[in-house]
Amino acid sequence: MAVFDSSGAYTEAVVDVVAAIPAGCVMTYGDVAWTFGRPGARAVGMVMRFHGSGLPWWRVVRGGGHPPRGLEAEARMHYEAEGTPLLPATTDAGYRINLARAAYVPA
DNA sequence: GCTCTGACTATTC
DNA sequence: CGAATAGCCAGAG
Repeated sequence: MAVFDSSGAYTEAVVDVVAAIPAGCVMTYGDVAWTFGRPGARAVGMVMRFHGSGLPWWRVVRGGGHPPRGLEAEARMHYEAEGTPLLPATTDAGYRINLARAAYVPA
């Protein structure tokens, strides 16, 4: 279901925003969705799942700075490689992103 | 036009 | 902190 092959305007918008996130910065699904005025945090995640092959999906995180489900290890590798500020946590992969420093706010 | 699913979010226990 | 529940949107069948 929900193949997301750039067939919808929503998908294009998500891809455009995510692709614009600079290295070392991150945005929450909600923020990405809000950027083009469409609160669809879940839909954003679906777009990432399909386009993740060609997008910096690790720069898009959940509300509390948690990485995507099942990709915590993969995401963490990218964060450290790009210098994304992380914080210790007792949940998920044992870490979470420091939104206070990595939060990216598009103009 | 209704139904199902999903890399989400917020609230509550 | 952690697990469970409900509400959210978009797109395919």
